[in-house]
Amino acid sequence: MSKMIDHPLQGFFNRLHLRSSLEPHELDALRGLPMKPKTLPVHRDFIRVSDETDQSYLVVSGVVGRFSQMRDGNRQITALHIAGDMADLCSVVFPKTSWAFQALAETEVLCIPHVALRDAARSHPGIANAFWRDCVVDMAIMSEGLLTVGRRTAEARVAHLLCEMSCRYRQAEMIDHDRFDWHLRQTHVGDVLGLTSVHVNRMLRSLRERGLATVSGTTVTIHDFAGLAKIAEFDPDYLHLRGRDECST
Amino acid sequence: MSKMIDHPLQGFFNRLHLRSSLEPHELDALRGLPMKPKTLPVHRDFIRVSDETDQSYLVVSGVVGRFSQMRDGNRQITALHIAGDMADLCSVVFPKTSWAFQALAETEVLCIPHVALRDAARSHPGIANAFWRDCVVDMAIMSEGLLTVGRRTAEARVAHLLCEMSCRYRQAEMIDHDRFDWHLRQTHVGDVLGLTSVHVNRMLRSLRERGLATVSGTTVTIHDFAGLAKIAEFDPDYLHLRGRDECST
DNA sequence: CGGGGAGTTGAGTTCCGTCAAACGTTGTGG
DNA sequence: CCACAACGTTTGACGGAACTCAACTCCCCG
Repeated sequence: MSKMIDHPLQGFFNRLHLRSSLEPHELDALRGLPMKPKTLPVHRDFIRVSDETDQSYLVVSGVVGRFSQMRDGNRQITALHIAGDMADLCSVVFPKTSWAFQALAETEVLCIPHVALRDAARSHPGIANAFWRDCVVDMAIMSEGLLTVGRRTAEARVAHLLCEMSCRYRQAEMIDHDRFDWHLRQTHVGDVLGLTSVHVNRMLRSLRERGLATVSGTTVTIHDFAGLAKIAEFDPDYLHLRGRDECST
Repeated sequence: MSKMIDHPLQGFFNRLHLRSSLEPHELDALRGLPMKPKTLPVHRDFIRVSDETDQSYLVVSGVVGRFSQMRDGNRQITALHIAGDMADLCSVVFPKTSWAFQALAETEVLCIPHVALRDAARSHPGIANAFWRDCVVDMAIMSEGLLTVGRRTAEARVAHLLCEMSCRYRQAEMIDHDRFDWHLRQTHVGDVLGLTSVHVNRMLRSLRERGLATVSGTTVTIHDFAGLAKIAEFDPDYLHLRGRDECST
């Protein structure tokens, strides 16, 4: 169920390439980027709000979440990054982040200095474009998240998240038939969806009882993608994973 | 209460320049961009979901909203663009939009072809950078919106929106002491904040009765910015309007 | 003067949050 | 190998914030 080992960067390349066309020499430039492997501490911010960062983090395995937080400790997760995603790519242009990051499970990343990324973008317009596009996809996902939290019912929110993650894991080739690894606690799911973990639990039970999906421990099984997509009003277009990477378990 | 007439682009330049440093020749390149004035139809999508666009829209006056929609007609506004903002700048890199746009009031824009923007970005790395940054600020605003909708109470949501818009209008120099033009119906406010217009109304009353702010017809008056900011837990950092553009009416 | 659209207000309902307890499961140490 | 502590999940009872529905007012414009 875990793949993506060929070249640790391969997933990221695939994703960029899927959405932008890069010249061979641009791909080479990307491959030449300096990067340092690192294992992130679980459930501890490795970037805090208002930190000045000088590197971005390419996720190799695991999950990274982007957090905003209220004073009372209530949190909102505004992005989930899985293998092949570049966490905090935006900080290349805005080193002073306005959000925090933490790993939600055992995760390994490659640290890439901003200087290198900036240089690559500066000398290869195609790369600048690809990076920019990557950010825009991030935006599209967040925008859909806003619709979810603002206008979907609790059950539809959970269903939507399962659909989205299933598509993203599929694109990363980390899905096995109808199941994939799931690293999120129910609290995290609540933090993504603007719900409490208690209510997430109830909604998961409801989805299970309707025979749509089962989330147990560390794996998700999608029994009926179409059914999930229906109650979630899920349409994968916003993920920009067009082409053969269909989304229809 | 309406300013920003010197050069219609001036507001946009200011904003870009505030956040990125542009060389004189890059500023010239921006000034040389071809642009066509246009008055947008009110309350009708001028970009629909899945449209292929070939231009972006620099707002000169009025307000433009970015919409997502559910099948039952429930809508979520995921961005508000005021004078000096470039609406749909992201579509430069992703012409097939996954959101709709409409003017929420009488608004005038300048249409700028994507080709021109793309050329400018390609030949001037500084411009590419500035555009990318602009998108990232958009993201930061949306991310804060996600926190708002996911974790703030209804009253705090309304207060937060008032704080944010007050800061943005201040930066655009379209605020007069403590009041600014307000083009949004209560339904729109609800669509931004994930509330119903009825409840928005109640919260506005509450803010009025507490002596914090008054929204009447087409103007907002902020009586007590600090008080609003307090209940909203508003911190303007995410708007990236640092420097002398303080936010403390 | 009259009609339409937005804003305002109240009454009743619902969805989701809160609180609290019980139930697994994992890991640690005796 | 068992005990138990720690943590996450599961479930129930209850309360409250926000939604729904519906009536009414206000204001603008013809």
